[in-house]
Amino acid sequence: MTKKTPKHAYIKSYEYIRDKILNGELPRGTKLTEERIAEELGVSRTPVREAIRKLEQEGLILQKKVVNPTDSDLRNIFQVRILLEGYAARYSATYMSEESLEELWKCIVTARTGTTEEIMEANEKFHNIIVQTSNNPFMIDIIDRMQSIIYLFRKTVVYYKRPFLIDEHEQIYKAIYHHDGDEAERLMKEHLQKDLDFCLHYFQQ
Amino acid sequence: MTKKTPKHAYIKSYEYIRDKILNGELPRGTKLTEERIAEELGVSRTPVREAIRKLEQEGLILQKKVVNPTDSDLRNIFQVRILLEGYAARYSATYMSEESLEELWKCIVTARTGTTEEIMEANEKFHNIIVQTSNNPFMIDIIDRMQSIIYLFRKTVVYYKRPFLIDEHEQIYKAIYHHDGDEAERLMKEHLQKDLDFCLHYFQQ
DNA sequence: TTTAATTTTTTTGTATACAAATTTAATTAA
DNA sequence: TTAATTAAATTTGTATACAAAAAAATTAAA
Repeated sequence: MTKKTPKHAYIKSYEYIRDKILNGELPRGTKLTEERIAEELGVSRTPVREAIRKLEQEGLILQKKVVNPTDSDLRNIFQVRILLEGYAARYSATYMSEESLEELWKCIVTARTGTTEEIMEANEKFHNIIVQTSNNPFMIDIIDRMQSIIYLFRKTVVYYKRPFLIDEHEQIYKAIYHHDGDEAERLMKEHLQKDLDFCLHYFQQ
Repeated sequence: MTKKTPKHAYIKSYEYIRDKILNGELPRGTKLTEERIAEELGVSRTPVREAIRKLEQEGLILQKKVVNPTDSDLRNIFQVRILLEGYAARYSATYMSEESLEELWKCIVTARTGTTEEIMEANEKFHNIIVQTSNNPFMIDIIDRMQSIIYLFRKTVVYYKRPFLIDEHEQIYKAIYHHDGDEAERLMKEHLQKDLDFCLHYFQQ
């Protein structure tokens, strides 16, 4: 019965635009105008403007247009992700709690048996648990900001069923389980590099 | 005839607030109100509001208040900086141009002989050249966003004359000069770690 | 035809108004 | 006194209006 109505118009606008970009309804390169979106949402331009600014900061909108990342952009974004998540994986090997470890394992099980939508979620959660374990809100925030763009790639990886995706997750899990930080970092970096290579292959649509 | 508005009001507002925070005129913890700043600047609330949002994204303002970072915040921010600049240093050892290398050396010379203000600049430039060499706009952007906060610390390091600051720069320079990526990364990480330790010591104001 | 200059339309940036929410101050009850 | 309530004030979020700037369409000149 409780409908999750965002309290503020600018949050509503933000989520509306973001979701339209992420699910492809607003194709890359589309020019956004405050007026039109405001009309669609039945709000004024003021909150829409704020939402667009936020999306610009997140890199999903560039000069009023939906981003259209080049291969080089993808490589650059992943380079950062590899550094940060690699560190988080190493850190996790020492500091991850029992509960998180169990959660991590559940992600692997779900990803093996679930629907595409469940795999998407499990995949996201797997990485999230590790990132959260870094216990560095500043780092978490940076990765959060990348999340929207990362989502665009995760979709590719899951939808086109990249081979060994879950096997790699399992290997990472084991390294963390055995408190082997070096190995966890190495495997995570390798894993993300493969994601990147796979995406680059499929990204010339 | 051109108007007396060379810039946009929201840019003017952004720079005004940022500078006031960075030079200490707005002490940490100060609550900012859109109205007052708008009045001070002789503009309306609309552009001020936009500026504050941007500063919030950059981490200089948190919940309408000037940030007041804790020790733990400093550690977290530096952890990210160490990762990214460490990578950039390693990369620089292979890819830095002759011109940049010369510029880098100039920074060291200036820092040895210059005024405090010149040392500040040379210090900033030294790190900037290395970051730019990473040739990753995405990474550069993240470090840029941290720049305002980093500035707060750089001031501490230079003002209180942290020992061996420039010697460490010289060591890093040499490692890059000799294309020793491993060493460049190691030294850069060590260098930033010392900056952090020093700041933590002086930061109980 | 293309190119340049012009007008028209759209879109943005800013100011302003006002209600809702929040904070602060004042008042009352314990 | 302190705690709880209420009233006043400040501050925020949003809508709206309008001028400046940018983009698109039109016309004139090559």
